[in-house]
Amino acid sequence: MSSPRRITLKDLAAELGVSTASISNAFNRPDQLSPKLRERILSEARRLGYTGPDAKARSLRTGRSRIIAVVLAESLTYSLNDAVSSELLSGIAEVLDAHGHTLLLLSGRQHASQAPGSANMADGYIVYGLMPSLMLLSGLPAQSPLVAVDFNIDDRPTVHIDNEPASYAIARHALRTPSRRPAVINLRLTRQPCNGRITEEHELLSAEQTITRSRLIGFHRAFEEHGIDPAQVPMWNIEENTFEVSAPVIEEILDLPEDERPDLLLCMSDRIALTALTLAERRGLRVPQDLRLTGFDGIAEGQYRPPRLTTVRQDSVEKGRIAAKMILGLAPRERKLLTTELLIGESCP
Amino acid sequence: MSSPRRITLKDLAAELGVSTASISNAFNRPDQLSPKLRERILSEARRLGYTGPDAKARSLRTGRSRIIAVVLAESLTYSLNDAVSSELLSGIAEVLDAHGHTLLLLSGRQHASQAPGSANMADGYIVYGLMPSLMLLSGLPAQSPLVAVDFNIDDRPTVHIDNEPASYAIARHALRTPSRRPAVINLRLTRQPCNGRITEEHELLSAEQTITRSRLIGFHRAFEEHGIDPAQVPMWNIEENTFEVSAPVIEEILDLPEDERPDLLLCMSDRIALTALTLAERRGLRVPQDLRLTGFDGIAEGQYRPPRLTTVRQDSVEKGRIAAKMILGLAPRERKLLTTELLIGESCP
DNA sequence: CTGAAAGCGCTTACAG
DNA sequence: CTGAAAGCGCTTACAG
Repeated sequence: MSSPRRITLKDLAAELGVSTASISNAFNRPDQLSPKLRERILSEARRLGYTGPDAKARSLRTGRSRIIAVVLAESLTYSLNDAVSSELLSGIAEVLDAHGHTLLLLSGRQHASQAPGSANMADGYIVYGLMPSLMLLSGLPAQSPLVAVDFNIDDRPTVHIDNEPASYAIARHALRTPSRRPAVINLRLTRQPCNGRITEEHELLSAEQTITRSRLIGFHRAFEEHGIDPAQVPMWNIEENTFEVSAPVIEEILDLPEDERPDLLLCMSDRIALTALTLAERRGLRVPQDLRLTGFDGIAEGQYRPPRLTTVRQDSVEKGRIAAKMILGLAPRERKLLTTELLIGESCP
Repeated sequence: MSSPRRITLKDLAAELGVSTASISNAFNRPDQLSPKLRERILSEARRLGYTGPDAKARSLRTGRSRIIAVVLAESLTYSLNDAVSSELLSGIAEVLDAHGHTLLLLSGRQHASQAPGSANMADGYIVYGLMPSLMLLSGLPAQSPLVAVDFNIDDRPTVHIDNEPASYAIARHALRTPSRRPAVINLRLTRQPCNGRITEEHELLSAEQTITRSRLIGFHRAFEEHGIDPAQVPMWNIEENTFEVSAPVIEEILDLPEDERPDLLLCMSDRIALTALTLAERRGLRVPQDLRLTGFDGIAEGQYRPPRLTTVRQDSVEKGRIAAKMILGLAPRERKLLTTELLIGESCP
């Protein structure tokens, strides 16, 4: 209550009449001093309210902070509420936790404009999501380990899933039941923001820049195999993977006259597919009789209630675990590709 | 590529023939040097690959890290995937972001056993959830600001919602339609873990220790008003607010013979109510005709598809925002009470 | 507007 | 097993 300032390791050493090295060793290297001395130090420390070496000083001295930063392309708000990215984060957190590290969340968006922040305190960086600005990356200490998840960045280590084959597989499954008017709902596929129908005007991002493009390529391969010209398949784009942002686009699709309205919607995410499901049901459309739907991700919410989504299940938790292990040097720093699983629900039997 | 080590502020000063103070000022206090010199420093820094002052050194020197830690009672994995706590986190993140701070996630569980970690690096602590061990709290620097959310800790500032009146209100609404066999599904209410029916053997936590108890008190008040003896209302308890953990308990309830099976379930969370909804529908029970359900929280998932949950909506995002503002000194450090809203859905009209 | 110097609190070879 | 001493990279009064 009345302590004028926090007690330091040096104060404690003076108080006990031992060297600062012994205090430090008592907390960090028990084998470097006698158990008796260590016990005395620890109990005196408790008594005097010294809770251990200051992390700020230690990190400066040792050069390591035991903090790993996750740089999120989306806002923190979005990332924390989205099922897929929060699973990624929990996989990361699980591994960091188990190895005495903690997780610092950085938003890619805020980052660029930021005054010098705490970003360069981290021992390593996991960068998640599409197209982080180069500014952002150049702001990070060049020599720190960095792992990219779901996109490529130079020749850095990455963790990916098999987007193209997985999308091919789900589209092939869907097209086994003939579809007269298939359509695709993309996610962040266009260079310029577009929350609506994609036209020839729109420039699409490359497969290097976004996983969505790889997924579209898989869909197209399946279309061609079934004698459908991909260029004739209408496409829409969604700017953010939320109910709120995707709902108006989906309403636009469902508003089409019945002979133009798609009977099969291949969606780039479960969130989009679930939004389509909700809105279709509200209008009295039956899924799958009137409209078949596929998703991507395999989030729990899509599997709780019938009709369960036909989707591609990816293990985002494992993706996070692997990225964290790479950063900590517990897994080889390479380009890792995870496989996915086709999940067949009632939304597209 | 071949730089032997990272360039420091001192190196840069030597290179440019200016003092270290000017370099520091160029990055931190533009008004302390001429624009011309500042420009020269910044451009040389870029050229030599100096990305700005090292955060570890700065935080030691200034005593501030611009990091705020959130200490979560649950595991990080749970907290990141639960709708309510991730909303809280996003409210916190939003405010921190806007004020140049970053978010460090600490798990209360891991924390106690931890070797000296990076925990005491933070400038402040937001502690969320029930009954953190005292060990945990004593490990935090005593003089740092601390805000507790959803429980009380000594006379520290807190952010709460009006649990008792809100629960009273929803129970009163539910009991307007007569119920022959009401029941309550609690969450972490017992001192000893109990995932199943609560009997007289079980000791309940106090309202100081868990918000669940406050909610139960509200339910009981409504029961009494409707001439129902609270002691006659069967109660179950759930240990973790997830589908997996609550499902077996709910199956146990639904397995009861028809003349014992509750016709009204007052649940302590939407997650529990949604699990009950899913499992009831799987058995062909109709909600609300055969079984009425109420939740608590007002998460989005409960409102997407019919029957929407009758529930109490709490603004977890706002709770997070306020806690963050208190920590940053942008809001008075007091005991803040947020109000909630009764949401009437089809699960209990 | 600029520079010289102290010191934030610790850890770690190193010598004894 | 213990202690004296250097120094991690910065910021900030302070003097000029």
